[in-house]
Amino acid sequence: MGDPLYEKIYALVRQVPTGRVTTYGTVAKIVGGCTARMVGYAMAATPEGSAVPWQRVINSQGMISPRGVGLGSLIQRQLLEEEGVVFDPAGKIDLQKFGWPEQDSPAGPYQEKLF
DNA sequence: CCTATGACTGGTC
DNA sequence: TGACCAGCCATAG
Repeated sequence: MGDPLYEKIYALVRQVPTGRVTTYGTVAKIVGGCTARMVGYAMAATPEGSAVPWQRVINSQGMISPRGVGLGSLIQRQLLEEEGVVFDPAGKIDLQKFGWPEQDSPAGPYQEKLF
């Protein structure tokens, strides 16, 4: 917790509303001064006990990055589905719809999930 | 200090 | 559509 950069990344991820997802590149761009790789590393370094919804951070392809081995990706997918995120048959997320920050104000059913 | 590696990205083949 | 390469920077050994 000595790096403001990490704190900024975590703070930003925490601001991602339920039912929404963002990409590493987006986070890196908003935070500034860091790259997507750094964000990914920061997420990897995020302990489970933290209040950071790391599962809402995915890659630019709208897919869950395979975490080496293990069921981590499956858990991530389950968490997102529980939040209302819809996965394509290919296991991809429609960033046009669930991407954050949203480019539009669809006022969809996810807004009810806020709070 | 140097090398290897990784939850990424974009472009090329 | 899928595989490969180079750039990116922090962390670990």
